[in-house]
Amino acid sequence: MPTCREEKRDQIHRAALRVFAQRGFHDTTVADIAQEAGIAKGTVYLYYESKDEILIDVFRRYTDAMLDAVDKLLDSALPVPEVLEAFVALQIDLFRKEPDLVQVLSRRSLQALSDGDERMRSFHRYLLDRIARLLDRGTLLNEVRAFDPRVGACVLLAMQETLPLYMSVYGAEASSDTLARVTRELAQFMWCSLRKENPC
Amino acid sequence: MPTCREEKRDQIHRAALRVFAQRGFHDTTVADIAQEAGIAKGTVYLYYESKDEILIDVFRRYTDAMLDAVDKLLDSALPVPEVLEAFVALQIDLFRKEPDLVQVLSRRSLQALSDGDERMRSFHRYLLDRIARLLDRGTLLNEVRAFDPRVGACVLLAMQETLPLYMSVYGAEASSDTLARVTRELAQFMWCSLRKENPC
DNA sequence: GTAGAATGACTGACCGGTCAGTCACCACGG
DNA sequence: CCGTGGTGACTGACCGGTCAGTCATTCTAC
Repeated sequence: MPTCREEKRDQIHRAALRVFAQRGFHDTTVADIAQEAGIAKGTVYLYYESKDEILIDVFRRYTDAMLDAVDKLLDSALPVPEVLEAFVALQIDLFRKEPDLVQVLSRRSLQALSDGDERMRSFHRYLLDRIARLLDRGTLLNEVRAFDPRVGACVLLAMQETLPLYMSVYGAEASSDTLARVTRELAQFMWCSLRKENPC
Repeated sequence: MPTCREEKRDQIHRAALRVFAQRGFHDTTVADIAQEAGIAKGTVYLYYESKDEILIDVFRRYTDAMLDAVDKLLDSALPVPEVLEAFVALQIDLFRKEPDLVQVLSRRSLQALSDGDERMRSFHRYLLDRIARLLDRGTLLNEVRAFDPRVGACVLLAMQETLPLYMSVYGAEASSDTLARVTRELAQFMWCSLRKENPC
């Protein structure tokens, strides 16, 4: 069983995700991560430069995967309402499949953004820009009413980033049914405001 | 000039707000706060129990003021579209008047929420609930189309809490003109989706 | 046998919180 | 008007705990 370097990093990465989600980044010690991964503290440093680098790796994997998915989605020629629903579903699905990751992100990603983290900054800038261009395209194709597409982009992204938190405030259980319903409702809410036929 | 206890707490509070906004809570030492306030480190502890208590005080003053304003607004019998615009304007005005406070909140309030801070939790629950009831009232009065009011409440609150961050991503200058325009656009965006006449 | 991986005891920087000491100010008696 | 003693707000050196990161030693696979 030759565990190569990448596999070992992954093992540490997954352990870190679990304890970060439970205790938060700051209240987690490197010893906690090592214990969760079933290795010694020193071993962590054979695969990661520092504790910070582990968190940065969490961000990197997330932003890479999300950018991939978003690009694939927005490059498709689907009509706007379907893109909206699929976009909202991206985060909701992540919430279902990787609750620990979403938990860490909701604690840290907006903080990293306001701390001036350049990766998070450009990630957000890129997403906002791509969504705005989608809405712009919709306007040109006469599917979407004329308005500032950046406002729409903000609303959409804001929902993605805060939804899991608000659901926990409501105490809503994260069942597949609930999540599917919320996804539909949200996409419909957006589309209701955007559609050309709207008499606003 | 007899600086009473409350004035001195206020002096420390304002100094803390400035350095928290600049460096973030965790990267600020009590010595930093003391220096900014022009006093010695020990003096801080004559007026506050702990460093944490200073941050809690920041939260408390904000939530108290915001709940007051929201209650006043929602208890008024204004029509829904006007309430929406005034609601969005609450945070935008705060952003203009107290940029340091908004900076600290955008770094910490969602994190505190997901850390399980009970004050933040009940603050959000109360806001979401009041907004949802407003939308419900609108539905009953036949101003607002029928839909899940909780989804609308989430969208509205999400905007309030993330807007300053996204504006900084856009690199938008926080001029009164820009802020007023964004407020209008957002309220219109919400209302476009909510109004009864919408053919959704 | 040995090379590279893994270990975990150790180090030292850091920082929240403490407390013995200072001193500006005031009251009061001479 | 001055000297003396009392007061308490304020100070900052210091303490103790924590924890990221190091490295001499041990293990293991070949």
